[in-house]
Amino acid sequence: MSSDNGPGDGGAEGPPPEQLALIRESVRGADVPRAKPRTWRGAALAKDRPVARVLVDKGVLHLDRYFDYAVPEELDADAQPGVRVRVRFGAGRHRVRDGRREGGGLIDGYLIERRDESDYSGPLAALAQVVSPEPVLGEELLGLARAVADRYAGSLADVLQLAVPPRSARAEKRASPEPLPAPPAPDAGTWARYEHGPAFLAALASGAAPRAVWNALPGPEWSEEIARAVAATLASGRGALVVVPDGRTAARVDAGLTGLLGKGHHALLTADAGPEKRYAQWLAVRRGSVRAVVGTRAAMFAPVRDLGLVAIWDDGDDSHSEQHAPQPHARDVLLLRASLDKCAFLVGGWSCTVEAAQLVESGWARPLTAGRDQVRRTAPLVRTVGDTDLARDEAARAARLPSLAWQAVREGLKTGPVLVQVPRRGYVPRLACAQCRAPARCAHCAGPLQAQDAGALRCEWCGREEHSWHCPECGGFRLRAQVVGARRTAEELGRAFPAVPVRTSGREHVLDTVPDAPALVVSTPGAEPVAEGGYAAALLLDGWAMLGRPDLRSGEDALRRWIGAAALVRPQGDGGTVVVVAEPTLRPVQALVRWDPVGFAVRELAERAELGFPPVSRMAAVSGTPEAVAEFLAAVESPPDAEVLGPVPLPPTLPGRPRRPGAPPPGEQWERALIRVPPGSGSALAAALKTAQAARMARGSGEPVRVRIDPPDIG
DNA sequence: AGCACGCCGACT
DNA sequence: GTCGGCGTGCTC
Repeated sequence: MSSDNGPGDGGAEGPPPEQLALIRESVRGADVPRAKPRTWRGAALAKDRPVARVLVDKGVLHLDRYFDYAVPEELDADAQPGVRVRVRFGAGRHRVRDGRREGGGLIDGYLIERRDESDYSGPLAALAQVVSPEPVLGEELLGLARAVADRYAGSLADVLQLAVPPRSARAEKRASPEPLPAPPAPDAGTWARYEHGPAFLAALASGAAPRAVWNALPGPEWSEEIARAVAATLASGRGALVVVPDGRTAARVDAGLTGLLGKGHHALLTADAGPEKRYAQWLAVRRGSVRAVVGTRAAMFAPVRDLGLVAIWDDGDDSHSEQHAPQPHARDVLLLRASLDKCAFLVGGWSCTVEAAQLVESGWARPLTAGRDQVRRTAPLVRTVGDTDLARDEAARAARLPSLAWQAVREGLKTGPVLVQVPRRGYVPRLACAQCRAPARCAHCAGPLQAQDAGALRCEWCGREEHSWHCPECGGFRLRAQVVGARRTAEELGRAFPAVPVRTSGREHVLDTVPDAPALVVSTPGAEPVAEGGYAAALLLDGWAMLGRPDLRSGEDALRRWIGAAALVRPQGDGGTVVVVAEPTLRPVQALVRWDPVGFAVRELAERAELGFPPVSRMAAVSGTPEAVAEFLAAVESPPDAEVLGPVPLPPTLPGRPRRPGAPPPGEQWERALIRVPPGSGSALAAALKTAQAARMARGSGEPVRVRIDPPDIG
């Protein structure tokens, strides 16, 4: 991206077009002279630059290739770079009618560029239609889409489908408002609580491009702090983009911005708005009449003008991972934007992901953290209840809840609402050491172990059987499956306090806020309502369920969810208390007690580096029928340092159940292989996978293979 | 993916 | 000669 005259700009390869035509004719035999391009003769063409380079929007077939079309004179004015066009495409029934060549069906595309001549030797078809003169695909967005496609071994057309919303003629007709003048730079506000907070804001306001990993203090101030960062960027005359996990969170940042700057400076891009409104907002951004954007993951591509800052909140939330091909992650897309546009970058959250820690460790970003005294002032008191406590506690066994937890709830309800976090249904219980609860992992590749029907253990990654498992942490040799059933506990809890209202927040009904009055608020992770004066206490139940998941991220995820709930609780000084039912010796539990998510992420990063896990290594998942996967693996020219794990059978998709990306269609038996490469070989691997996939597609050889880079959910 | 092209054997 | 089988390769 730093090269002066980037690769692949087409100029350097092969002989000029006239020569190509000659070569082709001599091969075919001079006695069959090729007709002159009929469209060039038959219809009047644009006088200036009569060739349009078009990206045909047809999935994955013609990976990242452009096709040239002739520009008829009547489309000359509208056929500008970036507009949507319709063209005939396909080898279908070519006819010549009225001197025009027709064939194939009409399909959509984007006009990439106007040129003097084509390097294609055959006759060019004419553009059929300019759908609208609105230039939706600018140079920067195209560059970003191409970088994302390369990074994820996907096609440009797939990425553009994510990046450019469908057209609405009515939205295009509406005039976008005049842009407001840049606001004045805000004061530091609560950023003053962070060591380099005011300096970070000042750098944004001065037009610089600082990059930071921000560990936010608990409490509600974060949304206003993001708003200040945006305002500082606007003050420098540049635009800003903020990506958050869900609509609720977007609404909070929106409120923060409105409070600081009023309306008109920013747009809210979320799925809740209908397609037409959404496109209108997107256009207002693209046209430059709105300089700042807050939105959910689709907003990661928002065409903000003169981008000065990209920011992402809570990057560990899995809704930052796009569900459609090629499944880019918002954090990675924003990282690409920061490098391509040389703008500032901010990743923030109450917790800290391993990926964010890596940005600091590698020196790419600076930490933006508060001192320990600030943390102590804002965080609640965290207490733990482990197995040994439970065993000693008779009352606990009867009621399934330890007395420390009862006590915290009872005390809390005297002064305000109490939050009870229960795990979501539907997680798969997996195997862990019966003694210390460390997840059972393969001795060879450290993948998760699963019990087979016969009772033997098998690795889900490399397929090896494990016959002599013992726990590397404590030496134990007995396994246990993780347990379920916290919702019942919450119900019992509700019955135990009959005078207090019980409110629930979960997937179906997500509460936004609860009033500052005694109430039991039962919620699944991520759906916790904000309590207006902060919760008096929180109870985090069934830590085992969270820690027992076989995911690489189970520890990180559990900590993130606990901290996400605990950050809504009043500071320790105001009596705020959190009780977590989990073994106090476990690392995520200790990190919660000490309120040290960054230290946890840094240690986790070191461990993953040692085990060869992402994000230190890059992984790709290849899934399909056994034959298809085997064929594909044989065809990929992976970098020499690549290591193939598996393939192993994937669990079948049950009929009627939603199908996750990379999972087999119902009724089919698929396998999955993992390919991992050390740092530095990631782009080579992506390129090799893309080439192999393209070759496979072109051959049209039978069954599909799904390729996924950095899948977020590997064992 | 479609869809034409082309090279081969069996037919009016 | 000419019809039509399907294997191969292209789509501006």
